[in-house]
Amino acid sequence: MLDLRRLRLLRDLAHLGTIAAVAQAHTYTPSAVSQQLSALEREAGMPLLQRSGRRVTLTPAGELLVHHAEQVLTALERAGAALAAVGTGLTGPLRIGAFPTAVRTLLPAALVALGRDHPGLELMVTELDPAAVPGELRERRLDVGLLHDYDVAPVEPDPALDAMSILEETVYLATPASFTANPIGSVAVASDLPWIVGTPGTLCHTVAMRVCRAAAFTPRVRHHADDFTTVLALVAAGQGVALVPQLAATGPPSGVRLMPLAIQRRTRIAYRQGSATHPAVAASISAIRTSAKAYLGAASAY
Amino acid sequence: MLDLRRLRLLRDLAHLGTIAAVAQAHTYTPSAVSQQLSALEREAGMPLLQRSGRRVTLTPAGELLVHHAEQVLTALERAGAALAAVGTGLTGPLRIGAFPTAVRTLLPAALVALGRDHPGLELMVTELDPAAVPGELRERRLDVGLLHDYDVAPVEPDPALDAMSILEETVYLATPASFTANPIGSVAVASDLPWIVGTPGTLCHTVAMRVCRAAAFTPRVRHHADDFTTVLALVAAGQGVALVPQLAATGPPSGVRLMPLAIQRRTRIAYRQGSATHPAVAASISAIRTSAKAYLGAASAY
DNA sequence: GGTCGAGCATAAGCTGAGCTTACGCTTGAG
DNA sequence: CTCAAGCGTAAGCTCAGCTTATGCTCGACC
Repeated sequence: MLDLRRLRLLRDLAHLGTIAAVAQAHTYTPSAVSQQLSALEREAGMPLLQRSGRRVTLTPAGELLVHHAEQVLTALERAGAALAAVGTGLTGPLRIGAFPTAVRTLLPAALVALGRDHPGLELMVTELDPAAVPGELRERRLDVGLLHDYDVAPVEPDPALDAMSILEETVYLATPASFTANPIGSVAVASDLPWIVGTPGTLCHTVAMRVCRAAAFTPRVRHHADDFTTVLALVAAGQGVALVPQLAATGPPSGVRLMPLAIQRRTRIAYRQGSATHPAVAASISAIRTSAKAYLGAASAY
Repeated sequence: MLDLRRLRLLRDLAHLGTIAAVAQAHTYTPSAVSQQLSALEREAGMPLLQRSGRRVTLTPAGELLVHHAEQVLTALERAGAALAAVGTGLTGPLRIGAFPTAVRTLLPAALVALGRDHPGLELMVTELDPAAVPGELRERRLDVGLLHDYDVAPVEPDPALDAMSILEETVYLATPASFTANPIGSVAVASDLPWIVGTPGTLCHTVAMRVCRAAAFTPRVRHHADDFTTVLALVAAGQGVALVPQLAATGPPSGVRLMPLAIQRRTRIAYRQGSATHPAVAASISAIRTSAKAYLGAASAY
């Protein structure tokens, strides 16, 4: 019988790429992970890993087993959710992860509602980049987390997670109030201005670069900033222009002008596959969706 | 994370009824099982068992978890089957369980075909009562097993197993050749004769009693015998009458007359849920179905 | 009603699986 | 070329999983 902990390690190796990263995620040593995966190979009766330089990669059999491991872990998550539903499912920790703008705008009302309706829940919020949400959910350090992507830069769904749409936002070009241009709904109007974009490697950075390139220019990047409050302050100070999603653009500082673009940012709430029926997960989804609906108006939240 | 071995123990407790029986099935002591199930309760965070006299029964939460445990174990079985399919799936042990008549009539040709087509398989046949097949499959002591029931005494499917029909047989009333009666196709013609039925508790015994009672008489049981070769020999010796399925009635000894009844026996080949795609399981199903078809003619095997 | 064995739970003891530490090899980034 | 990243193997340590020991309750049977 294939061991669950070993299946999890193999699954995580597929996501994280190295035994050392898996070890870190589990607070184990690399040696422990190496030995457990070797034991899994013996259980399976075939090689699941192959040496590739100083790393390991999965054999086709290993990749197949990862897929099946997800099914097993999903079934197990369902078992846990079902138990919680018949027990005292609305008590104990509920760990929510969200990006900074959402923590500031959506979560306060949701937390108030959850605390009022389910006083037994121990609510914990972690502010983190959406890129980190899948790993934290997978390692069970979060129960739900907010993800987003853009229609111009879609992010592939993670097989270990399910997600539910909570928000679709218009992306704006934020310009200093002193900037006057023909409002044509394209970033091309700012092609010769300095830009404020996200840290390289973040989705916000990728999107800004991709949108400008689609408008046939390379942006002159003056500043990098990830928090939109900061971004808008820099815009107001005349430091440049930036792409700003609607949630962050609500109630902008004076000195900023917003021009809507034909670009959408889509926010989802994600949770481990199989955990949708967990009462606490269901309650947090409901509360956050309600909060998003109220925050932006009914038209934006499906 | 719920532990798989503990989930199996809980699942088996649901089937076997006592901790002692589960311990025996796993070659553990009752104390080990008791302690592991207590640990599972702590993992689950709620009672799964309740004391009931000197036994334990499952709480509603325990029963729910058993259901989910089956799903998890099925997913795991699928993982194993998928691995076998990409590896050398047609080598190693293939353990087949069947009732005596099937071992004598169906299995020889199937074994010959399997041995010829897949010489790497290590074929092992165990003769056992169909009532024992589910437990043996569940505990992984068999890979496939033959089950049967009768249309007048259907057996409920086991949630841990899948099955495939291989045979439908007519049941005959076997009488001594010296017995002359109006062939009306009912056991009522033998209501005042002595009967040879199966051991009490077996399905054959249940069926004989039920069929006679439906014909408004209680059979005068003279002999109990489970093997149909023995039953037919007793009938030939004038010791009484018996119900005999087609498979066993093929080529009866001289001195026996067979009258077809409107009763069917249905034989299936069973395997653990999720293991249908295991190459060895699939090969054995195919070989045994082919053998059954050949043995009784195409009309009897669907 | 009494007896005795079935069935279970708890505590203590033993063993080996799962992890860490130590070490050494290969690779690849700079 | 150097050095750190990454991994695998061996030895050592710890504790989870099992057995043994014990005792309690129940229920079958006389």
